Parts: sequence; C-alpha cells; structure tokens
Amino acid sequence: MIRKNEEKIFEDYLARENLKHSEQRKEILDVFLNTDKHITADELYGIVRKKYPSIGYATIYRTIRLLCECGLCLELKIDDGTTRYEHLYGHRHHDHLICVKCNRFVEVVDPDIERLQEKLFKRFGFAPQRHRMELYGICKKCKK
Amino acid sequence: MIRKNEEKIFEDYLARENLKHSEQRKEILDVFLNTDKHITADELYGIVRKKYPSIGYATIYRTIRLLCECGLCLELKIDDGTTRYEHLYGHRHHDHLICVKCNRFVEVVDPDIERLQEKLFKRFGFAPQRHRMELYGICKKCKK
DNA sequence: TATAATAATGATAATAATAATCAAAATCAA
DNA sequence: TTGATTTTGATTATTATTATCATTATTATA
Ligand SMILES: [Mn+2]
Ligand SMILES: [Mn+2]
Ligand SMILES: [Zn+2]
Ligand SMILES: [Zn+2]
Repeated sequence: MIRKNEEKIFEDYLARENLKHSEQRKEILDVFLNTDKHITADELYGIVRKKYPSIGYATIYRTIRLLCECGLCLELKIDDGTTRYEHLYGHRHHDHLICVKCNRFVEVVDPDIERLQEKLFKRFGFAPQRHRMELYGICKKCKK
Repeated sequence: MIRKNEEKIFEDYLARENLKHSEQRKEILDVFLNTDKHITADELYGIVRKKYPSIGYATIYRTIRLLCECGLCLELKIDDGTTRYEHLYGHRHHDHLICVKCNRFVEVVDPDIERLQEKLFKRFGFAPQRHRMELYGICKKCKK
C-alpha cells in the first residue's frame, strides 16, 4: 500500500513528540489520505463520522493540526473565506486554478512564473518564504 | 481636493440605490480615503471612533460593504486569516509582497507574470475572472 | 418649513468556524 | 497490571461578522 510512507511519517511524528496513537487518529489519517484533495474540516468530519459516529469535532481539528505539523497536510485559505486541506507528502509545490462555479481545483505549476516570482522577491529585497497564487475562473464544463 | 472624485462615486452610488447619506458614512469614507492602504475593519473602527465616539461597529461593516459595492474599496483575504481593505478607485490591478514580520505590503505588478497567468487560464480551458498572488517573505528592514 | 415616508443607526443577539477546558476514558512504559 | 500521561467528546469560549429591532436621522414633498 502506498499509504505506508504516510503512516510512518505520522507515527514517527507522534513518537518524536511523545504523543499517543489513538484509533481516532488512525481513522482520520486514513480518511484524509483516501479522500479527494482540497477538503474542508467539515467535509472530513462528515466522512469520518460514517465509520466512527462517536467522533467529536474537536478531535478532527486537533488531528488536522497534527497532520499539518508532521508535513502530511497543507492548509489553504481560499478567497471565499473557506479553509481547505490538501495532501502535502509527495506533492511538489503547486498553485491552483479554481472554478468559481463548481469549485473544481486544478493544480498547476509554471516554472517561468516561479522564476519571475523569485526575481520579484529579489528586486524588492525580500527574503522569500513562500507564495500563493490562485487563478479564479469558469472551467470548461461549467461554461457549458 | 483629489478626494472629490471618490466622494462623487459614493454619492452617486447612494442616490442610484435610494440610500441616504449620513454623517457616519461621510466620516467613514473620509477616514478610509485618508488612511494607509490594507487596513482591517477593526483598525478603521479605531480611527473613526476618535472623531466619532458614538459610532457602532455594525455601521463600520455596513459602510465598508457599500464602499466595496461602489468600487472604491477592495477586500483582501490574507493568508493568516485576516481581512483587509484597500483603495480600488484609481488603482490598477496589482499583487502583493508581504513581510511576515512587520506586515508591510508592497504592491507589485509583473507584466510577464500577468501574461503567463492568462496563458494558464487558456491552457486549462478556464474563462478568467480574477487572480491573486501573494509573495510572503521578510523585508529588507526586518532582515536587520 | 412641517410632515411623513423611508432608511440608518447603535445596541444587542445570532452565527459560524475554531480553540480552550475538563472530567472520564484510552494508551503505553515499566 | 499498573499508574502516569495523554486523548477524547462534550461543552464552553472566542473571534469576526451579520441580523434584528426600536429609536433617530434623512429626504422628498406639501
Ligand atoms: Mn492542490
Ligand atoms: Mn494593495
Ligand atoms: Zn467548474
Ligand atoms: Zn518587514
């Protein structure tokens, strides 16, 4: 199973931080890895609850935080104010094309843009940390 | 006064929408136009309250909404979750370099990047609506 | 200018997303 | 197996923003 790597990363992180590995955390990681990318906390909660009806909302948020801390998950703040989470392990940096109708996310990387962004940092004397670029439009399907 | 144009835009909008022009709205517009760019609702509230101590928070939010609707103001959602507002009238589209230490905003436009973004929209069959690009780093002053 | 219709205001309550608290339950090292 | 420590779920708190509503202000008109 491909997920072996991710599970190990999570377990190693828990061990390193002297945290314990609960059933709930296993289940949330599993759902997160199985799910489509760019999921909200609420969507994750909805899926986990099917298998684990007693799960509490707080546990979802706590575990998402752990997943972000150990490098498996990246938080995205979208223009409409929603927060979404995507897989980070094994995924190189990328930006997003987002359909404002159907909310579809297309992952894109343009090496030319990346290079020009570095030049912008340099031109204004900034030490680069990260960037974020989102292109909002209407996708092919939604154009009808 | 340069602000004449902006005031007219606001007044025309209010008239067009059958809204009334209150002292509070005048004052909030005035503070917004006088202030530095990229202000939060709370910062705006703090400044307005000095001249107009009885102002209510709700009026700030209501008026910001009007300013956005009439094209004088643009809402920005920053990566850390805060919402900021900047002048829109007379300002061409631009993106931002943001210092993660001192929160300084530098406005930038790179025509090459803009062109490549259009190409990305086209390549993936998206009808472009808008985009947003933020470059986060540490500015010259904060590097010490 | 006085009036009357309409809209705006400020106080307050409501929302929604997320974080903090805490007693009970689960994990795990010895 | 035990016992120290952590986690959980329920609940409350927090924060930013919006909705409600009685009172007040604006504005068109007589
Ligand atoms: Mn992505
Ligand atoms: Mn700006
Ligand atoms: Zn679409
Ligand atoms: Zn700085």
